[in-house]
Amino acid sequence: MKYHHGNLRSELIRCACTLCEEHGHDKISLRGIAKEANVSQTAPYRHFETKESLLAAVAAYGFVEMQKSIDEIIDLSKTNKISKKTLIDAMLAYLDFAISNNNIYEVMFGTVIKDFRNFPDLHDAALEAYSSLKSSIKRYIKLKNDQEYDEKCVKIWAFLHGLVGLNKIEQKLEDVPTTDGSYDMPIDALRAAKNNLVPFMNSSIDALIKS
Amino acid sequence: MKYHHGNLRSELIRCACTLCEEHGHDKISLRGIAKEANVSQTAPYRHFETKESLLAAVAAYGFVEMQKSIDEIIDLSKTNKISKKTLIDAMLAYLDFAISNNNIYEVMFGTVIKDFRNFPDLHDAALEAYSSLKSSIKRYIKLKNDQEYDEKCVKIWAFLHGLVGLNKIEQKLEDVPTTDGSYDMPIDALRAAKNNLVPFMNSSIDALIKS
DNA sequence: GAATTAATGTTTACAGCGTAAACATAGTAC
DNA sequence: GTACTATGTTTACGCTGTAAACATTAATTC
Repeated sequence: MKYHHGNLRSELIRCACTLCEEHGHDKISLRGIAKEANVSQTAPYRHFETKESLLAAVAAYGFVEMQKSIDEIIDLSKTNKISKKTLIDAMLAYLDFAISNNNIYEVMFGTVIKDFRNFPDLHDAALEAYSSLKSSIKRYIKLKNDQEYDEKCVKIWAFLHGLVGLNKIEQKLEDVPTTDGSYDMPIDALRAAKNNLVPFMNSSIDALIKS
Repeated sequence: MKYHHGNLRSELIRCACTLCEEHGHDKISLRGIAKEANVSQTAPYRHFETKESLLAAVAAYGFVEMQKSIDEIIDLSKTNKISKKTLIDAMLAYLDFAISNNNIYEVMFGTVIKDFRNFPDLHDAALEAYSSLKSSIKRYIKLKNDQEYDEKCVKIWAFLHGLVGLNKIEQKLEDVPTTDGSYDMPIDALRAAKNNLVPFMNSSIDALIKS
């Protein structure tokens, strides 16, 4: 075992991502991450000022990966128009990333990192992810000006982000009979939406873009 | 000072809400709450099994208050139709609650409470809040069946919840020149939406209900 | 190439945390 | 009044983030 690890910084990020996705950001410790990377419990401090800044790296990784999964669908090499199906697929890719990387998504959008301004890499990654979302709208429909693209983009982003949040709520309420013995309607409604996600998204996204 | 407090349970919830809203749920400790209530650091354990269960009471309080602020607008004493303006006002009340009680909202919808099933009061409060949201749609527009109301309600709830999330993101990204020296578009777009919230909501909500 | 310095590791230490266990006091039921 | 229960306090434990002092290796300077 070498004294110097050689690539500890990226190894720590990797371990942090793994442990975070497995146990949730609030259940992981710097010490646990250090142990996973086979270094002493204070070794991370040579690469990250605080736990928050390590988690900021996790969040930045998340934004990059999320953007990738959108870009794959809209095919960055081209700039031509995309079909409605492709647009919806890109939005579904967003949801898919958010749900299969639930705990990392939480770090990206939750309260863990208080100010992105302290972490320029994260700041940039977040903006570029937004920019991918916007590109996909730009290539789907012709609008008056950039401001209008931003408005639609914010609407759609909010909708997507909200769906992710409700999906989490659904899991917390799941399958409990209410006090009167019947089952809960919001759960059924959320489940119905998930089971028919494509038409659900189709109508919503289109409505928001044209609103 | 009496040995027995008399009403410690509700006092703890009150202190927890205050401290939570002031500092954020991840910055408050059971010990701090106990100190705020002028009791020993383990006194809360006579009323709450864990810190999580005290925070569950905070969340339940949040859902009740949120519902109240919606109900005030749609006037529970009546069951007649409401105007579009009233509907939008109810949605704005949701946003207003979420933003002025940001940290409590975080407890309600974040990862702090892992399973609502363990806290029946919270579970019920959450469902009743949803039910208020749904009532407001029911009284605004006539739809085919209950399932359809649920579908629209989920769409609108997601949209509102998403806006709250983006509002938080905006605060984290605020006013940073990007690497090329220009300012960030999503921020401007989010700010524009906030500055013209009524028309922004008007178009979005209507589009979602009719989608 | 030897000496110095910077980078990156380890060990030790500390205060704050959630909470378990043992004990103290006050209110309630008989 | 005596026993019991509810509700408080004190003490203690292991875990946490992180500061400080020290060790080892890599890079830089002469």
